[in-house]
Amino acid sequence: MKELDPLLHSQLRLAVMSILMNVDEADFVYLKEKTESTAGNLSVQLDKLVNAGYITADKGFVGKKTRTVCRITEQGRKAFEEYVEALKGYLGL
Amino acid sequence: MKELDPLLHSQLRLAVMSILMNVDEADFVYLKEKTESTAGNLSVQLDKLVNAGYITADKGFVGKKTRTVCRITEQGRKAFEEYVEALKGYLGL
DNA sequence: AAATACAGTTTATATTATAAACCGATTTAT
DNA sequence: ATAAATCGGTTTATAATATAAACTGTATTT
Repeated sequence: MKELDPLLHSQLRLAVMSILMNVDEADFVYLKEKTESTAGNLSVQLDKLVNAGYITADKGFVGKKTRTVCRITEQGRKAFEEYVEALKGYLGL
Repeated sequence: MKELDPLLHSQLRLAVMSILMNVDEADFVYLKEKTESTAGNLSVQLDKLVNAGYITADKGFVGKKTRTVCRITEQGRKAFEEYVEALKGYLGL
């Protein structure tokens, strides 16, 4: 039984990574809506993913509003794929 | 994105459930070896699964040694299957 | 009979997740 | 013009969780 990357083994962070695996980029507001999370929780979990090097979060502007755009990194993609492989061992897939 | 049953979304509890899905019964010592967990941690997590009605843990004797035998319940089996389905939504399977 | 080991349980601690409270800027209402 | 609400977040406090260390009782070995 392989280790499950604790950074990915969290509902919210996994949801974020799952979205970013399939969507070239996604902003904070979109991730918040899709994951149905609170802003605070999302902010904290995004930070952890950024710190792990799994995603990037770039703050910019659209008109006068701030906008944080997230993208998955190559490292993040790899970690996600390894996590899926590890999980399969548990789920019998 | 479906909720992930928090009782199953824990590495050790998931490992235990995974084993019990495939093995008519398993005792404490076996689960401890297979999951490479400490006795204390395993004891706590088994309790939670018992309390949730996902497994049974029956204490008996083999000769003079105590032996705790665990089995998955119908409810546990169903919860596990639902968890797998929910996860698939995240993993893209 | 003292020490060691076995099969766990209880309790204390470290980590994690989560939401509440906050912040600065902008827009809306009065 | 200014007070009040809104947007897009961040920081911080708290609740929940996981984990291991310390303990218990019985049995075996020395």
